[in-house]
Formats: sequence, C-alpha cells, structure tokens
Amino acid sequence: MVARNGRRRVTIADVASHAQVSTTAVSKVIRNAGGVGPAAKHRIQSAIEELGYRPQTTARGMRGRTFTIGMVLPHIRNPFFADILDGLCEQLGDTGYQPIMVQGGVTRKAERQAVDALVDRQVDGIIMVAPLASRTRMEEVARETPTVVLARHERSTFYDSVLDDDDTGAEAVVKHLIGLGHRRIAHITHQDNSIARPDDLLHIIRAETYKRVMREHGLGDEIAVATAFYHEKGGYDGARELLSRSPRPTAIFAGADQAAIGALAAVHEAGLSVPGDVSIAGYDDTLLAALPNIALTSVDQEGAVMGRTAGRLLLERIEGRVSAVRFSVTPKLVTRRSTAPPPR
Amino acid sequence: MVARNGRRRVTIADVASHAQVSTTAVSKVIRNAGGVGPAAKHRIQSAIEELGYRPQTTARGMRGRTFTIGMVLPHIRNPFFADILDGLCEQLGDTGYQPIMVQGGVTRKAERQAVDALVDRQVDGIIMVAPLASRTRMEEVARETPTVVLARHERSTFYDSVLDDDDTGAEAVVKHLIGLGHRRIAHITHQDNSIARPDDLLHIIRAETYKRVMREHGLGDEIAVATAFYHEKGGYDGARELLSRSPRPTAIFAGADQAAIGALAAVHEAGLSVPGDVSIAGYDDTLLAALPNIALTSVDQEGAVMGRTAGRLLLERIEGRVSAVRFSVTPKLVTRRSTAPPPR
DNA sequence: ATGAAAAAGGGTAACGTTACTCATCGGGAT
DNA sequence: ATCCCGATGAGTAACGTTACCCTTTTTCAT
Repeated sequence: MVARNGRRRVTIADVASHAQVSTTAVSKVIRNAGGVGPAAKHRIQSAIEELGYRPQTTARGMRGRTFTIGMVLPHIRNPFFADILDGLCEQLGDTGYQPIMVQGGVTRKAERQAVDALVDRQVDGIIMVAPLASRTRMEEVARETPTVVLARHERSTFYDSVLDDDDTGAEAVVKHLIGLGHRRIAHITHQDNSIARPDDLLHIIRAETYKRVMREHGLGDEIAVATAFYHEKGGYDGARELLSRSPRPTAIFAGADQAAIGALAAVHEAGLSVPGDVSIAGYDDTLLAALPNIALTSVDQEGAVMGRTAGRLLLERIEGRVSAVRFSVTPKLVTRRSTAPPPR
Repeated sequence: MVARNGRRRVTIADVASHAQVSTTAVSKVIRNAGGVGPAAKHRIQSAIEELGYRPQTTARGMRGRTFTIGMVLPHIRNPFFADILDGLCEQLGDTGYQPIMVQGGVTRKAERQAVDALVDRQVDGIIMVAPLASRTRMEEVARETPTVVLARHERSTFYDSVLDDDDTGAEAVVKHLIGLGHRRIAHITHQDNSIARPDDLLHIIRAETYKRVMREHGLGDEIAVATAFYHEKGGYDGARELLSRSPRPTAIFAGADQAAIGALAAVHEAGLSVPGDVSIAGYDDTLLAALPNIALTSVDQEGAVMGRTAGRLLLERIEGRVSAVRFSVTPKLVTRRSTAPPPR
C-alpha cells in the first residue's frame, strides 16, 4: 500500500532485492530462524538497517503471530492497575512482545467489545484484569487465544489465573479493626453488572468475608454495607451514606483504596477526624495509601508481582503449555495512621 | 489459520457460501458499501449473525485500514490521562474505531519503540500525549500515519495539536500566590530526556512562566526550582528539598497535581500545616484535587475536552483533511483551601 | 417496443509475510 | 572416485480482506 507521503513502506521484498537474496532469506533472518549463511545474513542485516525496514505486524498476523499482548482493564484511573502494568512490562522486557491496553469499561457489553477487538486483531495473548465476563465467555475467548485472567477466583482448565487471596486480606482488615476495639464497622463495596458467579468476584468476596468475620465475632447486628463503586466518588458517596446512619460507624472498611480516599474526604467533610472519630481502611496498598498525609491502612497484594506473573504465564501458554496454572498472592495487612481505637 | 481449539475462525468465505453469494457481496455489506440488494443483504446479515462472523483486523490492515486508533501516553498512572482517554472514548463512540493504548515510558527510546509498534500495526491514527520525541520525529510519524499531538507547543503542518495554554495557567497560579502575599514561592518541575526544543515542552513552559512572573514582580531573587518528576514521589522529593532550604518557601507551585500530592505529604511529614505554614498549588485539576480533604488549588485544563477534540481532529485527518489544526484550551485557576496568605 | 443507464453482484488480483517443498553445493566418509 | 548428508537458499502457495473491473439484470424514459 502507498503511504500518505506517496512513498511505499519498505517491505521484505525491497530488502531482498537490495541484498540480492530471496524474500525467504530475509524472513529467516528477521525471525532468527537459521538456514542463512553468515555472508548473506550480514548483507541482509545491512539492507534492513539501510532501508529502515520494519516488519508489518498485520501481514505477520495473517501468518499466525502478531507479537502483541492485549490487556483489558476496566479503566486506567485505578493506580493499582498501573502496578500490574509495570510488572507486565518488566516481564515482557525485550521478548519482542508489545503490550497494548484497551479499556473494558464498566458494563459487560463494553468489555465484550474490548475483548473482541483484541481477538479480531489476532493478539497472541490476552490478559483480562478483574473482568465482568462470565466464566463461559472467558473460556470461549481462551479457546481462541491464550488467556490469563487476573483477580477472578473460579478455576478453569482453559486459562491461567492470577489472584489475590481476597478472603485472607479482608479478614485481616476486619480483625484488625475489631482488635482495635471497633464494633460498628461498616463496609463499602462495589456495584457491577457481572453475571459471573458472585463468589468468583473479588469485591463480593471482600464483602462476604467482612460479614462472616463480623458474625464470627458476634457483631452480626452491626453489619452495614454501602453499595457504591470502587472509585473516589463511590467511596465518597458510600461513606456519606454510612455516616448518616445513627449511630454512625466508628470504622469503615472500603474494598479498595480508591474508594477509601473518597471515604476520607467524606469523613473530613462531615467535620469528623480520621482516625479520632472514624477509622478508615482500604485495599490494594496503592502509592497514595503510603503518603504520610493519607497514611491509609490497607492490604498489599503486590500488583507488580501479579503483573509479572501474568506475563510469564501468558508467554508460557503462547509457547504451548496447555495445562492451567493458578497463582495466588497472599495479601499483607499494612497498618497506618488511618486506623486507631474507636473514640470512647 | 487454525485456532487453538482446532476450529478455523469463521471467514468471509464461510459467510459467502452460507448465504449463497460471493465474498465480494459480503465484503460490501460489512463495509456498508452498497451495491447489494435488500434480499441478498438480509441473507448475508443473517449468515453473519448465525456464524458469529467477525472481520479479521489483520487482513483488513493489509488492504489499508485497521479501524484502530493508537494512543501513546507516558504512563497510565497519571489520572489526568484518564480524563483525556475518557474524552477520546466518548468521541470515538460507535464510529467503529477501537482505541488502544501503549505506554511510552520515560525515555525517548522506549517512546520510540511504542510509537513504532503502533505504526507497524498499521493503526489508522496516532495520538501522542505529552511525547518526548523531537518535532522531526513526530513529523516523520505523521507523514506515515495521521497524527494528533497533545500538550506540545510547536506548530507543525503535518500533524494537529491539542494543547493547554500553559503560560496562562502557570501565570494565574503564581499571580494568585503573589496576590495572597507570598514572596518565597518555589516551583517543582519535571525532568525529562527529551531533545525537543525546550519551549515546546509543557513543564518547561510552566517553569519558565513561573520565573518570568516572579521577576516581573520583583521576586527574581526568590526564585527556587526543584527538578524532580511529575509524580507523587517526585513531588515528595522536590518538596523535601525545597523545605530544607533556609528560609523555607511559604508556597510551592508544583507543575502537576500528582507532584503536588507528594508535596502535601512532604509538608505534612515535616510537621508543617497546609496552608498555615506552606501553601501548595498544582496543575491539571484532577479528581484528587477536588477531594475536600485535599482541596488542592489547581489549574483546570479540561482533559476530557482535550481528548474529545483530539479524537475529532484525528477522525477528520483520517477522512482526508491535510491542513493542520491547532486547538488550544484556556486553563482556569481553581482555588481551594491548600492556598492561603503566608504566615506573618 | 427500444435503448440507455443504473443497480446488483461476481471474478480476480493484490496487500506482506511465513511455512513448506525443493534444488544446489560442499565436504567428509567410505 | 563415489555416495551421502547437512547447510544454504530459492520458489511458491497460502492467510482474509477489499478494490477494481467485469457481466447480467432491472428500471425508466422515450
């Protein structure tokens, strides 16, 4: 095809004629496939350099590989996803695979389109981060393209899983708050339109664990859940609702740091202090949580490790592994100044 | 090609034989190209539905279009980029163009690879957000692929520009601080390895404007700049350095909200209060700045509008426009509680 | 009824790359 | 000297889609 500047893009044929060899030889060199003698190889490499040749991924795609890894994430606003991406990029390093991201959005329909877009583009592998899709749908995708799913709890033999043990993490938070003496502990959870089995979704697990631990400590009557969203606005709205109840909670466990940041804002706006009047805890241990003026108690689930692992597993799968691997990260509670004993 | 599940992906030929028409007719229907009668069209659409056919983007790419828009952004951690992306997605809507993102990273080399990856994948258009590349390089890219560049100030006839008037924005911040009575106003700027003309880079403009306005108000001797990075850690480091000077500044203008958040943390950690001891201002007016417990004075540059506009301009360019458009957003100062008169 | 023009729809050749098959050439073992 | 084998390298046929150029049919004005 003719580029907009009127000059054709350099193709493998141009390199071949310039180096006086066949296109086959050039192809072998750029794939490091061997079967080319040192002299010819050198001529070809010079020609590539000289002409500025770069293989066209679309054409390669037609022959089976695009050297592209697609990552679907709900939205790019959550800094935790940035940790995951950092890990992934580190793992891919100079393997020649290019990570690309698409936004899955907050509805199943949008997510489906995003995933379809990747499949249509023949990516070599797909990483789905906290997807809304049903297991059936994910297996459908995984049958066509090697797939790793992050932050979902179901077991599948068709794709690999990388997840955080949300039950352990949430339990640690609630026990920490109870240990400080809190009884009126509330929770902010996330609303979704997933049709996945509830027990496979991280926010449901965090919420259910919260309820379980409360009941196990005889606090079943104190259970209070606000259903909002895992972002600043959601945490703000959720916390406002919880604070308006009477008696108001002395601690709020937000299912994600982003929501906890919003909850901090709501508490502040209500003229209350953290942790003097209300303790706040989050989940994910994002960089924000560690800032000394926020100092949010949170749960570290090592996003970078998850991203690295996802990358490694995906490469293995692309190389041909067919058995499913499940990698679980053990979360660690990180206590900071946002949680303290309740007011007397 | 045979998919991993052993079943071939459905192709246009399958649809054609199922609907008893030629592949040409099917192609015409999926492209809405006309030249197909209503009866045949209906049969084809049914066949597409029934077989679950989806065009393969790689094959389309070989014929010239991939219906893909590539966006290069330095990293996904900055929430301001999320605003831009939201605007872009809104603009693309159901045009059939799929936005994909790649990380350009913090070095020219990494950014070049990211851009090359998009070009190699034959994306129909490229949006570069705050790139490090030289103007020459961007024009090279733009000659091959329609391009819109965000947040760079040079004028080019080969690509469109969408930018914020950083001079106006920075001037508003510094004048605001001076108006409050501050004299020892410091600035946190960003370090890069760009070889672009300094005056074309947003952080240089913000820093230079800071210096200019200081001098214009007889405060040339008070100029103090910390060179760090536009992220939380950078703002934290920069603010620590500035606060250690004697006498310490009474106000810090961080060139980006992310850095301002870090600066807030540093001030807090030093046992000082905001704005009692030190005023802090940022730039970008991200969602975080608006949270009542942060309440950061900042500059709104309407990221969503920038993203929408970038999308619109790119589509126009893909449709064939060749003249260059330059769209400049006028920034608005948003004052919040993080800035106040200096201590007496 | 006739002719012309428009619409419908098919055939085919690319696009750039790679996997396969095949031919040729040295060189070493017999 | 002969045979065999590995290495080198070329030729060719896909991969799925679309642009272009046909032919055939229908429509409509005369």
